[in-house]
Order: sequence, then structure tokens, then C-alpha cells
Amino acid sequence: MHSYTEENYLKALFNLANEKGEVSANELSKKLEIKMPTVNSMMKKLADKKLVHYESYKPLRLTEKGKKEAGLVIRKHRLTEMYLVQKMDFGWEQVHEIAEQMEHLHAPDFFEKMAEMLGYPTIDPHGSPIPDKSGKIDWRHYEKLSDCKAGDTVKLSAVINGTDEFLKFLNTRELQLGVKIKIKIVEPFDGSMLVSYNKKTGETLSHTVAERLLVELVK
Amino acid sequence: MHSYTEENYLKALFNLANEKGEVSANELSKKLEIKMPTVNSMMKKLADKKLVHYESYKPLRLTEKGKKEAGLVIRKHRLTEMYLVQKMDFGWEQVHEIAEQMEHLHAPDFFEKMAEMLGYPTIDPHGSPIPDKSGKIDWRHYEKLSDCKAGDTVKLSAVINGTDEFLKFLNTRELQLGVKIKIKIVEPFDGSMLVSYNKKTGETLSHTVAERLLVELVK
DNA sequence: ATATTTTGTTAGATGAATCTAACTTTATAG
DNA sequence: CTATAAAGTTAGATTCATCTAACAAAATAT
Ligand SMILES: [Mn+2]
Ligand SMILES: [Mn+2]
Ligand SMILES: [Mn+2]
Ligand SMILES: [Mn+2]
Repeated sequence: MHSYTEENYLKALFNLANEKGEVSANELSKKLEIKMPTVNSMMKKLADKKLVHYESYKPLRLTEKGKKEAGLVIRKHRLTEMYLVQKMDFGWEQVHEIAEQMEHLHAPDFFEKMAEMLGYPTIDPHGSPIPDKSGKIDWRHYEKLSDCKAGDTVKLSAVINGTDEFLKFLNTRELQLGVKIKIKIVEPFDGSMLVSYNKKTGETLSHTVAERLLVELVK
Repeated sequence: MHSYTEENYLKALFNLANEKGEVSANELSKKLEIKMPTVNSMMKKLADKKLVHYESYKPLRLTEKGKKEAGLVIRKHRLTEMYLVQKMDFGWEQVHEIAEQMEHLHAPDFFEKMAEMLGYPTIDPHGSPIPDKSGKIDWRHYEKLSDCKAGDTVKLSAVINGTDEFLKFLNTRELQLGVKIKIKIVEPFDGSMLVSYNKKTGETLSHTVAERLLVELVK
């Protein structure tokens, strides 16, 4: 099996590769807060294990095997988060750090039991898709709230860059997944939005917030 | 904080010290399946951290600090086992390996939530006491079934040397914690016992089994 | 009491994961 | 196009946890 360390590299590669197509050693180094030479030698090691395609001075790419292994780690992470929220009553802002550790447990029966108890969920508490048992992700096509226009009615489906601080901020605004948001005005100057949802009739969301909220158009 | 590795040494020292008073480097080496020189240098390291009293050629003893830290790891282990059995429907023979990993999580809120959901249990699924939040253990006084005599009625309160195989064996005999056992005959030759419990009127338990069952006298 | 066995210690090596310093290649800006 | 900056690589050191081989002390057996 892969070490705790290797698993964290695979996961970081996977997540970065989904925002962009390929990953530079530099990005990976910054994401993991590990210096470049260390990343470099780990990439060679993962290449030996056929988890990463490595060529000098070229961007990094996970192999199919690498994607699968990464997907399985992410599955454990997201199942854990869902379990903590659904079955142990944690807030969505409290679960990431715990899942960051639990994702490295080698305990298939435990994760299978969690999945079963949760009814085989397909998204985690932040709206991110949970990879299936083969590590495959079923990608959704959401758009950023900040890309929507006045008059649109949307459903909040996921949050990105979901730091605990940001999630706590959303709590104070009663912005949970599933909330229907009507966009009343989009300010051209700063991209801030005047919206209504739940019983609130005039809440303002900054562009910074709106671009971290992923939504689906409704009606 | 302490590393995964250090925690395992502390836990092993603690458990060995409870069977005997002190622990030899040799026993510890065998228990952990780690060679003596490795154990030796780890003991010096733990001594530097004031977790172990170390003197050349003398038996090993945990300091008060060491006992506390070990107790806290064991607390996490046993709370986890109890949670897995009570809340996730695992069998008592399925939980040790998972707990062996989860005991190393640094997630106080998670373990506190488990304790709360379980109603602050004082024993784990195998009848072993769960240390409190300060790492202290409330020792019970049980005796081995093998030390009881014909005519005694006892309650099964804990199992020792509870390997998964042994626990599965107990499952086949319907021997769960709390079962009331009447001792009908003790064979002088091999120490085997003829007992009755539940609706069974004449089950035989070998000495090997009886000395792994801890009981309390009833009536 | 001495010899043998067991236990404990020291010394030195290894592999994993990390770092810093120095160098090379590629990208970017005048 | 060169010059500079950024990104990537190589070399060598460090820390942790492990090992084997050799040696020393303590326990045990004759
Ligand atoms: Mn997360
Ligand atoms: Mn992690
Ligand atoms: Mn256990
Ligand atoms: Mn452990």
C-alpha cells in the first residue's frame, strides 16, 4: 500500500489537476507546503510506482492508476466528512481536519459501513462529489453564482475554497446547500449581488463570496 | 505531540506494566515485534521526554506523565471500539484493528463526541476499562473463570487475550459479556469445566478458554 | 565458581521524508 | 535577442525509525 505521505501527494495532484489540466511541480510544492526538491524526488518515486507520468521540465500528470488511487483517498475523505455531519452532528466547518487524518486509515470495512449507513451518498457536505469504489468521480456542471445574472433563480449546490472561516461565515448568513437564491441586482462596479433567499429579502453578497458559491439554475 | 510510533511504545509499556509491575526491554521488544536495539534507543528518547524512567540494565517504568499519555491513547482505542460496536454494528471481533489505527488520530472533538454519544462508557466491548479524560483507569477486580469452583455462579465481565479468533469462538458458543454461567463440574485432570448458561445445560469449556474469561461472582 | 545463556548496550548502516545550497533549464521582459 | 526571473534539478545534510553485528552485563545452570 501507499504511505500516508504518498497519499497526500496523490490527493493534492488530483485536486490541482481538476482545476487546471496539468500540474506544475511548483504548484504542488506550494499546495503541500513542501519544498521543490522534496516534491521532485517524490515525483520520481511515484513515477517508479507508475502513479505519475514524470519527464524532466514537463508538467506532472497522474497515470490512470494514480487517478484511481487518489480517487479512493478522496472517497475516504468525503465519506468521512459526510458521516461526521450526518451521523455525529458536526458542522460542515468542523469536519475537514478530522477527515484529513481519517482518509489515511486502511480499513475498508469501516468505510464501507459508513457508506452503507449514509445510503451510498454521491456528494459530501460541501457539495463535492464522492468518488465511487473504483475511484471514479461523477462530475457535475455547476456554475459560480458570480457568473449568474440579475433575475436568475438558483440553488446553492456546492462551495469551493471552503475554509472553515468561509463556512462559518455562510452559517451566519443561513446559507446552506439547497437554499434557493433569487438574484435581484448585480452591481457592475464590484460584482456584488443583492439577493433574496429563505425569509431574507435583501442580502448583499460580495463578489469574493459569490465566486465561491456553485449553483444550479432552477425553473 | 507524540508520534504514532511513540504512542505505540507507550501503550505497549502501559499494557505490559499492568500484567507485571515492571517491563523488561525484552518483553517490550517481543510485544512490539521490534528489535532490542531499536527499543533501547526509543527508551532513551522517551526518557529524554520524561515519559519513561530509564537506567541501564534496569527494568523499564513509565513516569506519571508517561502513564497519563498512554492512558489517553488507550482511551481513544477503547472509545473507538465501543463506538464501532454500539453505533456502527460491528462485532467485538472486528474492531481491534480499526481502533489500533484510529487511536492515533489527533482529534479531541471527535473522541469527545463519541464519548458523549455513548453516554460516557466506562468499559469497552471486551470488558476492559476505558481511562477517563485524564488518562486514569478505574481498575475492576475480576477473577478468571478457571479459578472458580464447582457450584459457583458467575457473570462474564471481560475477556483477556481477546484475539479475533478467540472472540469468534466465543460467538459460536453464545458467550457474550453479561452472560450468567453456572459451574457444574471442574475436571481435575485438565481443568476443563462443565457449565450451563442461557438455555445451554451442558457446555464444556477447556482450561485454555476458562483462563481467558474474567468473571464476577453473583448471589 | 565457572561456563553458558539470556538480556541489554553500543556502533554503524539503511530507507523514508524532509531540508538548504548550488546549478540548469525554461519562461518573461526589455 | 539577450538579460533576468522563475521553475526545475542535483547534491549533500538531517531526523526518525528501523536493522545487523559485535560486545558487555546479568541471570542461570552445572
Ligand atoms: Mn475536506
Ligand atoms: Mn491527509
Ligand atoms: Mn483493542
Ligand atoms: Mn496503534
